[in-house]
Amino acid sequence: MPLQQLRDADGPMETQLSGCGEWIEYDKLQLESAPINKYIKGTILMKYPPYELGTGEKVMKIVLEESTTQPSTSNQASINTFIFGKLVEDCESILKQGDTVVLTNFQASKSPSASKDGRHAFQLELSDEAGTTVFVCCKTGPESAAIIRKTKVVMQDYTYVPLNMIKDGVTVNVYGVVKFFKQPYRSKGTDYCMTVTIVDPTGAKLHCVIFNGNADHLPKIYRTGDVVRFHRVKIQEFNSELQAISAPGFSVLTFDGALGVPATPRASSKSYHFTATDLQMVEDLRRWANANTSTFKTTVTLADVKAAEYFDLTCQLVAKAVVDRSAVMLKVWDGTKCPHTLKDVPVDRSALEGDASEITRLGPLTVDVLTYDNHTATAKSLKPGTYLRICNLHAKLVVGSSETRSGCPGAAPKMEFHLHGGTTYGRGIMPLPTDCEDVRQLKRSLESALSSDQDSMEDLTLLDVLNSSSGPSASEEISADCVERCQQESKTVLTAHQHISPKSLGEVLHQTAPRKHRIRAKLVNYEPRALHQSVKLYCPHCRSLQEVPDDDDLDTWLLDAGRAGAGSGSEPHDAGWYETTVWEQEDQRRRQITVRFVKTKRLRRTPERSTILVEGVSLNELYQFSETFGNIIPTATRPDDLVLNDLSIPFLIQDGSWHYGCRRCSDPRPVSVLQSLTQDDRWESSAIAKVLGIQQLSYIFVMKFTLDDGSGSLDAFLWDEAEKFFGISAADVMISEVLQGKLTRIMNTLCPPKTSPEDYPWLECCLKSYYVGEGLDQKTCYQVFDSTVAGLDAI
DNA sequence: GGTTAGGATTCG
Repeated sequence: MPLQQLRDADGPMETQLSGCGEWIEYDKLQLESAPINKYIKGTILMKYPPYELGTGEKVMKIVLEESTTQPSTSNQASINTFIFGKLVEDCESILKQGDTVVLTNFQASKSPSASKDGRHAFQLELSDEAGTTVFVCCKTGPESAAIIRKTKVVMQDYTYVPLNMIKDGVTVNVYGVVKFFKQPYRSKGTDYCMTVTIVDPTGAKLHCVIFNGNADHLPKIYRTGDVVRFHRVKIQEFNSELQAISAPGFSVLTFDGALGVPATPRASSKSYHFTATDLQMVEDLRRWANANTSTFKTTVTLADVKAAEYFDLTCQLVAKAVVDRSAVMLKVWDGTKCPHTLKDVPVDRSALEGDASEITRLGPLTVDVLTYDNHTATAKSLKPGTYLRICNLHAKLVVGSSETRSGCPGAAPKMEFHLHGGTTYGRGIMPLPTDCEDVRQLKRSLESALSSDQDSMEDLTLLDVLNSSSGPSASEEISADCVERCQQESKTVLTAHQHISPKSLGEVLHQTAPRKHRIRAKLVNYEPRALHQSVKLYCPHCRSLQEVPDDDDLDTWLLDAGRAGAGSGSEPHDAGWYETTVWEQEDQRRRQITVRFVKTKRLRRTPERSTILVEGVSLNELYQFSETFGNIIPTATRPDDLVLNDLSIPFLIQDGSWHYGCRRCSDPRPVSVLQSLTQDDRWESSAIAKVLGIQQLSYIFVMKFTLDDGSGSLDAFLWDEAEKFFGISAADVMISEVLQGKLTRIMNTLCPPKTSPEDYPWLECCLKSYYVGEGLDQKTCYQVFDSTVAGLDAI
């Protein structure tokens, strides 16, 4: 019997099919002239009306799908099947869409339509002559009904209207390619909203407005060119154009628009139907869209961004910092080097949230993006490491910023990246999932940037240079030849090595390191331009460098520390070695301030010789105390102990100087260990640090000088000998306005503002060259040494 | 089942 019905009740299907040969999967099919003595399974995806061949023989086409439970992502998953002759009559009446059938003794032939319909390369032919048997599996349980119903809904109810056939007032299903979209944003009503414009090969365009209370149910569109399938959008007229609005029951599938990547749907709901027909539709739209690339935006990387351009950047977040109420800075990279001179957003490193070593390592490849207004909330919520698409980023070329005006006139304009407020042109920040195609591509770019030799990292950062283990060492004997006249005219002079003959920077650049050179050049630029940023905290133990915390941060940290202590539950009390005073501070944030006066052996307790332990104070109060008391140690109360605060807060303010500890190298001990010092008359900061287990940080200058003598240009660092160079201590400049003024005057002398570079003064100085890094990553760096500013006293 | 929005550059 050519058509048989199998029932669950008759035992397992495999048993009933014994003698039919082995089961064969669609992708294992081979062309054979004889009927294939194996059985094949499938669900009837489509059933077409029978028709007659010219011979009078009846033919009926059905489409089988290998599986009904998984969304089909392979075009091999559905196969055209033709039933010939007498078998057609039986099959027409019994087979229904959604039925599962088993076929034996069928023939496989090449499918002439495979390239068009995307189905299996073969088609199946069933006939009495071939000895085909068609088994229909009639499951009796609810599962069968569900399969049939589901399949029917998919196949019968979902028709898709071409965009040029859209009519006012109807609810329709449509497919299209995303031409424009705005990321989801909260509407003024109850829902999230998204606007999407789609196009299709008919040339028509449809503006769609999609609402949903759950942002996750909106289309997951990552870029223009994505393919979308909308179910149930209502067409209506607005501004004499038709537009689509999400209607009740709206659902959406989104697909990457690239050719050749898996058509994996990004769904708006947990359950969705996706069939071979859908796959076909997606592939057709992809092909069409990719053949008309002019309609879509091309990808722009940092390497090819043009001035004044608005572009979409796919990147990874390295760090972020809140700049002010309306702006958040995102430090991002995409693995390519931006060729423009970049404007760094001046943000204290302590305000930067992100892995410090990553920030340093990737520094030369990162750009600072300023995000404003409505985007700051998104920006604040992002975690470093997140992959992002920043849409409609403005590459703004700034010619005359205040910085360049006061610095080097005629200096190269700098590029800034702004994400302006608003959502026009689809402006926004979009976190991308790690499994999407764009992120895969981005990761490849990031990896290749990291693995390629560090030549792409053209500019090693200060930390790299200063932390390099191969410190400078020089080894060259040079003949004596003093050019007195040069020295006299120079704004900086040598403190030694006057016998070395000067070299041009061109020569210096061609020599291997390490070496010592005497050079004469102009200071054409220096960094940081904000001079207070040139003072850093340096750990002589681990050689790490960090920014000096700024006042706003310190204030916040202090008050946070105070609040944390207030919750400890223990009441302040006197101890053998200190007396405690507590009072309430009645400002906006009602606080309890605790001051513990340390008793010393000698009772000459003038305030300037006293040590106090303070808790719950604001930065302002700390400043006020520091004007009166010699030693101030900010503390925090723990249930069992009095302890130091987190080391982002100074552990000691002595005679107005703020002393910080290294977080990495310190092992803070309870404050009670200070009792061991109460015998001493004078508490030295080093002694205090030692008993408290603190590795003190030193204040140092770190500056980068760009030197040019016409024959060449190089960057040289000034740091460990900077105090000698300026005749000013870095720690002192922190607390003396007079010295800050002097430093500014010195720099204005060496690199005068509002002056053309031709008129800059000459500087005479010693440079050491040295290598940083290893192997292919090795890079030559330069450092200023044994040099000082001429006529320091007069400046 | 009813609103929202309805693409259209830039203060920084």
